[in-house]
Amino acid sequence: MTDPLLQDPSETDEAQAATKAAVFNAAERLFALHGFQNVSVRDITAEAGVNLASVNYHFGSKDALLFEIFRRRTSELNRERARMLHEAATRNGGKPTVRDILEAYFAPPMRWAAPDNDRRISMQFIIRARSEGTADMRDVLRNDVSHLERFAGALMAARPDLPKEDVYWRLHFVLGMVHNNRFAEFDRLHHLSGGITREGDTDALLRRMLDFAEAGFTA
Amino acid sequence: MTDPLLQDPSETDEAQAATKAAVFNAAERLFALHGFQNVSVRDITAEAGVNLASVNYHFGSKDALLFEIFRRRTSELNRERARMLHEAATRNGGKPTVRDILEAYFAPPMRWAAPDNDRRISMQFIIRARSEGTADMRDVLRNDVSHLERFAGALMAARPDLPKEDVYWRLHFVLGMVHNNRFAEFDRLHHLSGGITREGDTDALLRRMLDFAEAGFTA
DNA sequence: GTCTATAGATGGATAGAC
DNA sequence: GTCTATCCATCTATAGAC
Repeated sequence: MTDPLLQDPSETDEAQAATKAAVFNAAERLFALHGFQNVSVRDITAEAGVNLASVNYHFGSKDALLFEIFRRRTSELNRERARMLHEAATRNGGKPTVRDILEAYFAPPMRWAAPDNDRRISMQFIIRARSEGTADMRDVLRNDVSHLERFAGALMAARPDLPKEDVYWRLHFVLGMVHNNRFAEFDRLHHLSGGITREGDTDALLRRMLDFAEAGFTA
Repeated sequence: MTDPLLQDPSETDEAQAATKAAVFNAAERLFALHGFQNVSVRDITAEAGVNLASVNYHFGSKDALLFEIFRRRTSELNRERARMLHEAATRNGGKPTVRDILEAYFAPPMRWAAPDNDRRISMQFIIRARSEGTADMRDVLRNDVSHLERFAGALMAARPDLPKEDVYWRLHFVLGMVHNNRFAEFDRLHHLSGGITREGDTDALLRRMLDFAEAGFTA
């Protein structure tokens, strides 16, 4: 019975998958909290309670582990956005309004980042990937614009009177609004405003963002 | 004559200052191009053509050198903004319009980042400091909001009808627009738009940004 | 003051036992 | 497959010669 070959193979598989998942989650958490360069493979394996070699065995290298977390989380997030855009299109006979399109882009990351959401860590990881990411990640961010193409196309359909160049630039400004929703920036704003800005009220913030961006698009 | 004590002291001082400046400029350039963590003290001293110990001799440590570059460049940039805001106030009898206030905030970094401007490297350094900065820099960014207070106050004076909370949030959105003007984001937009967005036309981009932000403030 | 040589510490990756 | 022990590269910082 101690011969591994006689054991139920699913037990081994499960144990293996559990180790891999433990590494994945510990890495995501530590990277999100402390930054990519400030977390070592030793930190990750210690947090996950596995041995030092696990990262290389299951993922190949530290960078490959980072990249796998990045790919999974960004595709999950963009899938949510695509679904919301699709739903808005269905509601409006295939032609959603500018506000509905913007909401499909804004709402998922804000939902993830809400104080009580267990996706909050994943959101922080994605935010870090934008600025601290490896060359691999930056290449993906630069070249993989397929999810943005749907939004750009929808905006052009909603505002056929606008030159395409204008739509792209306004989309760029809107992306800046989203990317600036980092914890450090909220802290800074809180400090500047003497504490009257409450970023924890996700619904109110979403409404403010939509008001501002919609006005910019309407001009 | 070979006794250093008999030389003109200004010669020694000048040579010292030249070495320090060479280290400063080489460091700023390399950090801006390749990121803070990807540049070693060896890279800097090799680029500057000085010996390895110079960084520690003149600045104390690698982090202290980084911090000194950061402080000098951010204070120069914010001084330009403050001057533009002051000039706008003078032109309008102490009460500049929303658009003038926004222009005073937008124009200096865009001028620095223009393709033919020799401040372009400094601008890229500042942009990196926002995301890759050490704990020291992030503390400064978080707590030193004095230059933003002038802008927030001017906006409230220009729009006394708006609740202060609204002004702070809209200022936050505007800051996001500015922070998103990174080279990587321009590349991404260029790729998305099939090349019709020309970020090199600084004047046109500034006008677009002002149109969008002013509309968001007017709503 | 400048420079070389090196200390001292850290981290990614891997060989080899079990 | 798991884990320990270790290799090897890299980096900052500094001591000490000149």
